Amino acid sequence: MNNETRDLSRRERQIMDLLFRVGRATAAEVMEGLPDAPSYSAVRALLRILEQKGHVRHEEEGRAYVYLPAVRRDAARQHALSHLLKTFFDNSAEQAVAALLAIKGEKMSEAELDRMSRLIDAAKKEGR
Amino acid sequence: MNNETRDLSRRERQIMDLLFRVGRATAAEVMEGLPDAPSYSAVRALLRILEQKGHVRHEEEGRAYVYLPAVRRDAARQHALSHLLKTFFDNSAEQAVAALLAIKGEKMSEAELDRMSRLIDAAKKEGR
DNA sequence: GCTCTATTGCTAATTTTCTAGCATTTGCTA
DNA sequence: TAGCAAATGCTAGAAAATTAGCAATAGAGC
Repeated sequence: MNNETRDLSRRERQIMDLLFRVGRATAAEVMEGLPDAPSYSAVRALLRILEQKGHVRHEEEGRAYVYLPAVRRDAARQHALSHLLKTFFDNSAEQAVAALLAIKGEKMSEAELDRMSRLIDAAKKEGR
Repeated sequence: MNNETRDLSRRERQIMDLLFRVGRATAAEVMEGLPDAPSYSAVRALLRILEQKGHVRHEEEGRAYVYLPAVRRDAARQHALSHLLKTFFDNSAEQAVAALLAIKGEKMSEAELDRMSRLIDAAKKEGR
């Protein structure tokens, strides 16, 4: 199984992103969530291809297939985050946090910021 | 100009990632950096397409073209980070920091962690 | 039970992407 | 100067991606 997102085509990537975001979806739900959505049968054909490639699996609920990523979300998120750091942040976590705070900082509660501080403190203790 | 990365094809995305990572590159350098690299002329054709689409621009250095992203890196990084948060972290900065520390925390210096703490403290003050 | 809608599997056509070759030019080195 | 290598612009064809239609079936509602 090849999990490399760099090998995904345009539509494949859109679909994987959507599945990671919502967790699981029927073909109809995938179709509704796609930008410039093609037909229902086009979406199903793409899902079938993604399943053949091993990126997606399906479960049956009633007569409908519900599709979900083949890889667990937490593994995928770590992989995506690593790739982002490498591509845009010279592998620097500090730079990423700075960017994160620039985007979200104003909108975060003090409790949330405290929790983040505590995460960092915990990392300090482990690093010792 | 459409900057949406979700509209990029497989190879286009590989090239944009590479350009964001290294900042600027000749066609030969792009070719060397691509997985399963095609020929030099194939890479140039792709760069030309990316330029026509407005994702890339070139400057002339001597007789060679040096290609760079059309959008500034800090704008691109914020956009990519927002997309990552939405796709994998339910838009939660706290979750993203937790994942970041899980990946990088052990390898970070205490000074680095301190600087991150200070960034968060500064965000607290601004939020008040 | 019947009708309708939503589903599946499959396929082929169309469109887009990807690739490399050619002709020409340019710069460098011997 | 000549030769070579590296560059450009351009093009066409191969490969891959995308799309939608069809036949058949299953489930829901009346």
